[in-house]
Amino acid sequence: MELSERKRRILKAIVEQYISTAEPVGSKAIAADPEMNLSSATIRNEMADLTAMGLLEQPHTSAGRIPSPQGYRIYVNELMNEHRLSLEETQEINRALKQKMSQLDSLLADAGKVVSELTSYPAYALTTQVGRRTVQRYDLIQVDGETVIAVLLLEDGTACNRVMKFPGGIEKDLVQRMGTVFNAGFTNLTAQEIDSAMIRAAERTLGDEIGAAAALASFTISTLESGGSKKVLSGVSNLLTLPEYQDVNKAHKLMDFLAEGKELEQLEMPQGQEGVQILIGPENVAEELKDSGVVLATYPLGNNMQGVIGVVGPTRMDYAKVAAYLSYIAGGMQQISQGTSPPQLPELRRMDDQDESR
Amino acid sequence: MELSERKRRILKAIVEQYISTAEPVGSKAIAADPEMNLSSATIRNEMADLTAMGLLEQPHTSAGRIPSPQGYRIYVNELMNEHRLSLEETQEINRALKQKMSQLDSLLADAGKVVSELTSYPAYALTTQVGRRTVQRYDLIQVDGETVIAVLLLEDGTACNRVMKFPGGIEKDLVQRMGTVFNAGFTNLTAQEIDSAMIRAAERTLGDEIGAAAALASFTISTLESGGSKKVLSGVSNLLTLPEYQDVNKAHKLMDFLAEGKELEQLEMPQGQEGVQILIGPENVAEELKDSGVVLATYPLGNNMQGVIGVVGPTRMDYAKVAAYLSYIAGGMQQISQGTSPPQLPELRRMDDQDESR
DNA sequence: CTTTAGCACTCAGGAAGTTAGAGTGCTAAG
DNA sequence: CTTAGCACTCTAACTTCCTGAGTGCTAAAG
Repeated sequence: MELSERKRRILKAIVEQYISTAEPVGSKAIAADPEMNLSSATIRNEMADLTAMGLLEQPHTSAGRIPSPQGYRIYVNELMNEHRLSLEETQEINRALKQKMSQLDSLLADAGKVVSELTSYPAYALTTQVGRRTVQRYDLIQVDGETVIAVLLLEDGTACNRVMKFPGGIEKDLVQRMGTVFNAGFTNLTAQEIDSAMIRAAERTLGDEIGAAAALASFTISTLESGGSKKVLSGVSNLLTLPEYQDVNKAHKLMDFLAEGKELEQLEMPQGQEGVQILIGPENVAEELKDSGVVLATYPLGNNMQGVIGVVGPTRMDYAKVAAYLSYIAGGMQQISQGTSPPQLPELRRMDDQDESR
Repeated sequence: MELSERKRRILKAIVEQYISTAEPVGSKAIAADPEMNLSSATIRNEMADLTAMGLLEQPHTSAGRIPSPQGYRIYVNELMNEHRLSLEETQEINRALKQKMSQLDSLLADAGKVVSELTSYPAYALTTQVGRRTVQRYDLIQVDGETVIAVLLLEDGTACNRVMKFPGGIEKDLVQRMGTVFNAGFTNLTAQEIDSAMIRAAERTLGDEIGAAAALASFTISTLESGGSKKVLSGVSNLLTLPEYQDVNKAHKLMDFLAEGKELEQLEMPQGQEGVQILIGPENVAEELKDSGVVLATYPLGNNMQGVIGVVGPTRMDYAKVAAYLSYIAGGMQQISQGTSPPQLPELRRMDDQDESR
């Protein structure tokens, strides 16, 4: 069946009403809208059609309708008007971000917090690495007879360090030669490419009896493997205010899943694409999210890295608004991460607010 | 009124039963215990006394009794037998810890996770700094014409680094002299002791026109200020399994409070003391914790730092067990943080388990 | 003087029954 | 094609009732 213009208008109205009330919506409520010059009976007929088409669902016979995941999908793809951030909104975001963002380290955590505060949904932020992760250069600083600080400059421009102690003492000469050997042999390699044969070879070359080379190699591998990727989750407790999670069990399951952090890895999957992604209900891979909605934005972050920032909420979520927030903040993050330290958050695509879809 | 031996035994039995069932306990249940050679009527009389003394409470007339906070306090101080970790328990902890603990960085997070998993209560872990935090030594690594990595070795033996970019280029000579100046003038100072006059003086001495000294100084200050102190919270969602938090609102409030992290700062307060602290209900400073129980353990951590690891749960909490876990793990943390890298967790004070207070 | 059995009383919480109202689908008229 | 009207359905909320756990008191027994 074709989706007539009228059906589309009705579907849109239903979705929006349901988004704001979380209650099944009936024909009367829609007919009450002055925009909709139709009687409830007509609407009822249309609603019956929409239900037959699988875009609406009926919890039970004598209840109103709620949108099915497909219904949401159509809404998101075709019906939803983009939520334009109002001046107040951009200002609020800017204020919140500026206040918090001091350094790139805590950027993620802060962004997540801001998002979850603004949307009142749990938010997560993470970085993933897109390309190879390798050491570009080793520097070994000898602090005293027993202590060496290893500094690894990675390909993406970040540096990692580790203080290594050698209780039996370590010779200056060994440290120096080790630097040479590692810079020659262990740079531009991924963690997988470093194998134990190489390490043993280095040990032999160095005449290393105290495991210094092994320690350095293991530090290298763990650094490369751990991948600068970080995860942050905030605002999970917001779930408890939502009517759909009044059931403690449901809430518990979802929270556990989120805290576990596994989904984060799954959620970064729609890779390559940039911009905002919306995943509705069963569109999610993870079982636990099958009746939740996820909105996420990805953005390029420095070298080889990609940032993801996302929001998890009930299927009934104000996708338009959340998507707008996310894309705005993702844009800001990108700029901050590329620019120099002082965060100058621009007034990105701010517009006058015309329709307030709350 | 004196607390007779019999009253003490009854109080103990009530607390323990309540701990495990979360239901008010009646006289019959206590009388059923073969250890207790008394009829329910006698117990009732004693219970009436204990209630009069403020050690028990009655939710309503026809319900059993639950311990009041004072009742718990007496239990914890005088009646509770120390929970000795069984061989299985220590082994389980050791396994969990060993598996996770790779580096001191993630030590906190992992310890918190382990604790919350073992106890099924939310756990937090944090470090606070006790004494001065200063830089012991600066090393500047020049990577290329524009890039310098600054490595700060702190007094507590940890190192921090930052990659600094100078788009206009920076001279080798300046980098070298800057190292000298900073090592001479900026070591052994706390963040407060570094003031802008010093920085300007350094800039003059160096003839620094590109803000290199300022950048390094600001990195220093932020490093010192941020204080290695970190906070980690895990297992909050465990709350939702507990009968006392079936009420979504209660759970929400507490979770919010915990996520906020403010209490962490308050909870570290019983400073100076080491070992395990137990805070019952109203004994907590924070309003939100007035009907929760908190068990926390502090331990010295490297130089100038103190670690705190704690558990938050309902007032009815198995204090004996939780305290045992915490003190064991705190001991382990201390050892790991002092020892060298490979975590060799000893079988600390392991004993045969005689009484299983679950 | 302490312990215990017995008994009347209280009260929360669950089960069953009832009601109100929101919403539907269908039919027939405009 | 739209709409008014109506009979029907079904949930959610509110009663009411009942059960059982637990108490406090009294009086008898040790």
